[in-house]
Amino acid sequence: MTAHTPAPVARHNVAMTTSSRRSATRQKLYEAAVTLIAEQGFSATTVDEIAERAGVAKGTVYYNFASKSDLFEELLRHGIGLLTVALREAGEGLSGLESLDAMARAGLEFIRTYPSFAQLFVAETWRTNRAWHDTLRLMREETVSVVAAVLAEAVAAGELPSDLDVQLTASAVFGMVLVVALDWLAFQPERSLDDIHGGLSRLLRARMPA
Amino acid sequence: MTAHTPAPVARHNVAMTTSSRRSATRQKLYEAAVTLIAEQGFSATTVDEIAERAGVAKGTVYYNFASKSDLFEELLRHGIGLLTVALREAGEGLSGLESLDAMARAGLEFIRTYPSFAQLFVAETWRTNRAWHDTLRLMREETVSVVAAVLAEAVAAGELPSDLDVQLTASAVFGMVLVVALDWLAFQPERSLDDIHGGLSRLLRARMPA
DNA sequence: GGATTTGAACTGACCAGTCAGTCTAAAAGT
DNA sequence: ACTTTTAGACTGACTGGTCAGTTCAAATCC
Repeated sequence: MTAHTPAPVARHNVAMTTSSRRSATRQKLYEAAVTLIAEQGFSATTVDEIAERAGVAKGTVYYNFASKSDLFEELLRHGIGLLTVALREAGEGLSGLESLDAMARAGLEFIRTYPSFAQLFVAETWRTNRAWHDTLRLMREETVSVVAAVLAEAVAAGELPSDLDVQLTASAVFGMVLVVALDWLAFQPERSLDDIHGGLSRLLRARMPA
Repeated sequence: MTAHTPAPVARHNVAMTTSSRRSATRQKLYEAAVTLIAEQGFSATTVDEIAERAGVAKGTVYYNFASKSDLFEELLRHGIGLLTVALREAGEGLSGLESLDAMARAGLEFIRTYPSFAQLFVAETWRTNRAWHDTLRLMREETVSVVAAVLAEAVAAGELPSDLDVQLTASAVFGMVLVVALDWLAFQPERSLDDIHGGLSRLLRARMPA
């Protein structure tokens, strides 16, 4: 079969009009799905609900994605991509602990902007036996490795002890920021980002003894 | 609804947790449910599966628990109870940072012993709109407050700066231990508890600047 | 002999995925 | 111009299957 696109040759491919419509629909579906799944979990969220929230017919979901799981997996990829880019950009140009600090702030900002995504991320990351599990782990490791790289740099610069367990510390920093951010939004949303970042920053800048 | 324990009065107060036969069954159901739900999530786990894994008939599940949700909620209570007790006991008799350190170790031990429970805990804690959500939050706060109490003590003893944000730091410590432990079990299970605890301990003992 | 468990059948709601058909805008035909 | 064709995007009723929860008589345990 294969569409047999009749080669719309024409002037500068106007085809864009159609595909931008499609990507707008996909975006709406991502947004609907991320909040619903964060609230209820993957299995408890029905495709009908997602479609309704997105203001779209059920069939459209299946026109745009192969399956419910596929929608979810692409959503995951999309979100983690945004996070990794944000962290990398935040750390750029700075060095060592300055960079770590900037990344922590970027992490907080990201979670504040996409709280549902963060919820969904914690909920699914350490889960085993799921179809999208490998995807998620790979992307998570990519993210943590951005932190690890900065720590390694700080060690090289003598800002941190040379025998620091970089891997473990990266996990610790990641977990710290994640849980602090989620608790912040869940329990003390009135506090400002600067406030939270200040508190976190002090912990991050602590000197390792010995 | 409300077990209405038929008070098996009998010799030496068996009144506790009804007959031991029944509580053995409940225990088996807890264990079956916790692993299945950790792997698949609550909605994706069927009662038939739980019964089968526990080596029990489906009818037995409903003889012992009012519903699937009820089983889950009691499971949650049971698990968080164990954790809180373990943390409190670990910190007892020690003071300040020593206590914090011991609690971190107890946390690691708990998660190593009940990894499924830990998975399930992270997956559900920041979730909104669930029936058992309030239960879970209350119990989580109880746990974090054990950490906060120790931090406050350390501040009072001058081991930590007096203007430390105790609440935020408690969240941070909690998240650090949680994520480090989960990553440990998921990615480097061959490392020893002492090893992991050593790495974590150094981070916890870091001195706050200023 | 009462408490507990078994096992199997049943129901009714719910839900992922399908499919035949509609709509629209733009390309092709005349 | 203006009609016809094409195809991408979308629709929603429908299907086949799944599962929580019920029921209960018979078996088993203490």
